[in-house]
Amino acid sequence: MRLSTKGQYGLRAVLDLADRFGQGPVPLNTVAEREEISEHYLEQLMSQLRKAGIVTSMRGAQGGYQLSRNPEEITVAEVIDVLEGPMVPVDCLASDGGCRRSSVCAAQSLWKRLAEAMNEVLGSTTLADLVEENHRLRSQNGDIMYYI
Amino acid sequence: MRLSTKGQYGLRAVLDLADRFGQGPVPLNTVAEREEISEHYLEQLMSQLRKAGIVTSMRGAQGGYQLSRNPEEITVAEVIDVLEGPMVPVDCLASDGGCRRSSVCAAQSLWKRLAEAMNEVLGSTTLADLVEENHRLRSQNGDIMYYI
DNA sequence: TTTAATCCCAACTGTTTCACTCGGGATTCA
DNA sequence: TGAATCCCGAGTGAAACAGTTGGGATTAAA
Repeated sequence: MRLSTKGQYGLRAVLDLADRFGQGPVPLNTVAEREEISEHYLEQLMSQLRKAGIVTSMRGAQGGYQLSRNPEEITVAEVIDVLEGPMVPVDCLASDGGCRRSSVCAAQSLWKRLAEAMNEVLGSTTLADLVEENHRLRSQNGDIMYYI
Repeated sequence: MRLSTKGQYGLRAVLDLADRFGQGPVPLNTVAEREEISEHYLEQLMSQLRKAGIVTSMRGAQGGYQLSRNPEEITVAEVIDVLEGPMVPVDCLASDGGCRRSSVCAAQSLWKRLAEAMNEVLGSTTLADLVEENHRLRSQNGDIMYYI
């Protein structure tokens, strides 16, 4: 039950944009470098995020990507939903049809509770929250980043 | 971010055993039929559960599987852990090493909170809880099961 | 007006995981 | 002895994963 790299990379990328929100578009290659993600692969993820209205893009020189809204207005749940699909542990919760045993399936009620717990965390955390957390962590480390 | 069928089938199977706890071993094929799971595939899952000490097996005629402990003493978290590995959304939480950015990674602290929320649900639910829920659901439906 | 920087798009690819199936062998009860 | 059961390892087709490749379109700056 792991997130794929899509969700992980995608979140890191929008966090990178959130950290620079209001400073104009950020080209993809600088995000890719800072976050150590394959540029072409990240491009595919950003394309999905753009179609979902989370980021906007500008082509040409001096172009790049930026968040389409304030970081306070974008939840992690939104981002993950775009890249990973609905955050539910089993398919029968995602599709409306569900399975035919659902009325008598104790397992399903458990999965439902699990989904609620997950969405509580992801839906209540915004990009701004994480940027703030990031600054807190950085200042604790005296702004020294040991990794390259 | 879905559970594989291993976790889903495995939970259904042990729930089936929990429902018949104390009535002697249940042969694999009856569990497989009731739960509509490929017998040979389920065999592999039961083998893992046996090695993990969740079920015990008896060979030969009149043999089968049964829970090794009371249903009240087995949590869903245990079962899922055996079949799906640690319930954490990203690898860097599962391996002790972690990633080298962890000291300054806001995403990681989010994933940690998510893992805690998930384990809170799964770790506090026992097989007995779900069996009880099952009986409740069945009585609501007047014990009529429309599915085949 | 060219050129470099950038985004946009579709197709291809090697690896891994999934969800099984197949074909046996070992035990135990009747 | 024979049927019922568990035990085990190997094989398999399909899908997803995590990219790579190779172009094209748009825009700002020289």
